[in-house]
Amino acid sequence: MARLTIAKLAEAGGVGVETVRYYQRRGLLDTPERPEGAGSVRRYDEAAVGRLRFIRSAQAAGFTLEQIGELLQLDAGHDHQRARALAEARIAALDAKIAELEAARASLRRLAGQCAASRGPCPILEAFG
Amino acid sequence: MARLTIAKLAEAGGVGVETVRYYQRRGLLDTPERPEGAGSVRRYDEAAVGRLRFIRSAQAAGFTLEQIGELLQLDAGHDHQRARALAEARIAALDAKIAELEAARASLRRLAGQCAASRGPCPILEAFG
DNA sequence: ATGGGGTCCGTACCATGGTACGGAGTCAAG
DNA sequence: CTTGACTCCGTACCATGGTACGGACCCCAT
Repeated sequence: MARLTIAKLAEAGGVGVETVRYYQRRGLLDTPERPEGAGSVRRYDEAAVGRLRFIRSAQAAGFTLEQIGELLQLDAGHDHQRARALAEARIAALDAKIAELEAARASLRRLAGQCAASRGPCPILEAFG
Repeated sequence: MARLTIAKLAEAGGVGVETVRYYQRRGLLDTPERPEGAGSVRRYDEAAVGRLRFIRSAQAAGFTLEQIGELLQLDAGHDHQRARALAEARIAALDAKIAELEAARASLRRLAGQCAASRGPCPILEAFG
């Protein structure tokens, strides 16, 4: 069990040290006790790396930090139902967002084509009226 | 040429009054002169509605307000090339974002399926380790 | 044992896109 | 001509997800 410093933990998770501290403040990562004996430096183990990576993955899936906080709570409670509901809700949101971006993309693609062909006023600029 | 008050303009554009003022502060919409004679209220015409809708459309296409500011500048300068370059760049960014969201979606969909089937630890929560 | 880098912690600041508030002035209907 | 709604303007505040800073402390190698 590696006894990582915060800098190593951050590196393993692909984030900055300040980000780790921020996640701690947000309650997403716990802050380990300082080792026994007067004053020392906090150490992190592989489980912390796991939680950090979990946060990054969930973030990539579009969960907000607040929602990720809930997912981390569920992890303790083994609440399948709720986790699944959150996943389904996220999928629906993702579908909506994807559709929106595809519509915007199609629109822009069409306009860019017209722009190349036209020699009057720019259709891109006209279209968004 | 309708002589709209700011509230009517905002309504026509589907935004709040404060948002219109915010766009004015950002330089995206100009602030008309107050009518002649001492003290009055500013009035807006259809062109303002058009610009407001332009902003909303461009925003839906994922442009930031700053980029929209540039697009509005181009509108004056008739700079096709630049407008087209901005559109192409945005399409590329949209493609990247869409791919990312689709990957996240596929991953979540798979996990949600496993979650429904499993009775051990929740795969959704496990997977993001 | 000393110097340079890392840690700790609080607090402040950043970008983005708004939203809210307060007080003074203005407009329009009754 | 009053009253209630709306406008104007500056300034402050909000959420989100960080990033930066400064002083004190700690730890390890030389």
